[in-house]
Amino acid sequence: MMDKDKKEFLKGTLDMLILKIVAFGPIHGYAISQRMKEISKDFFQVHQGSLYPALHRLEDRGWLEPEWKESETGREAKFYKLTRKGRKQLGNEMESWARMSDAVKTILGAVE
Amino acid sequence: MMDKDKKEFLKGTLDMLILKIVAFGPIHGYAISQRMKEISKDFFQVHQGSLYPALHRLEDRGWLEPEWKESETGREAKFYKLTRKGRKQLGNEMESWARMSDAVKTILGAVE
DNA sequence: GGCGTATATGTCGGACTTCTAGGCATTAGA
DNA sequence: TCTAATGCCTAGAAGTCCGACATATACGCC
Repeated sequence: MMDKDKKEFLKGTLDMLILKIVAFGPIHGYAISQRMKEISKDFFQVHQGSLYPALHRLEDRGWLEPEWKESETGREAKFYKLTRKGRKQLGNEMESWARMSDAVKTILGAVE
Repeated sequence: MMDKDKKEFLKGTLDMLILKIVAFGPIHGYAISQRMKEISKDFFQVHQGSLYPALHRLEDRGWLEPEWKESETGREAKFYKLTRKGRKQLGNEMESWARMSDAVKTILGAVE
């Protein structure tokens, strides 16, 4: 039945958040989910079933570029970096998010 | 292929926004979409294929209660009003939205 | 009378996103 | 040895939103 209150999250912002985190520098998928959880103080929990499809989606659209490298722990991992197109896309999405959250704020704050 | 840039909208906030608008007082579906467009200064355009299913969904969950009445124009229309459960739900969703948009702001604002 | 536009409700199918639940493999530590 | 953490992945189900379509009434205009 899905508990909408407890798990109320990403709602279409996942791609933007991933792009933003990758914008800090090349990073692999597993680390992205940790970073996101960490920065958001445990609010955003990206599950692997959402994360990896999202990464492939972003790669398909030409916003991320993967490269296999050795991770901090000495194991092989797929590091993603932002492409030029990806940087532009991130800008668009952030702009879009700003306008969208403003609009929501306006409606929620509206009185009678 | 869907142009995500031009059409970037409700992202899971539709239910909350509808509840909030109905919270102002009984109102029918068609008027809800107009109100939303108006208050948000044309940002949110709820399409009929989203609006009516959403209203039925909210009714099914016991958050809205419908009543057929005559509209301002003299025609029959289905006026919705917020139930007690609906008011509580709205509170939860607003709280949830606040925390979610804070978390997004934190990530977007994070530096290196 | 006939026509177009705004009002008003609705359904259907498709595209898309996220989650749950699983699988596979390696490494570090108890 | 066995468990947890790291690291990648997919398949299927559920849910949301949109575009397109269908229906009907009221009103103004020609």
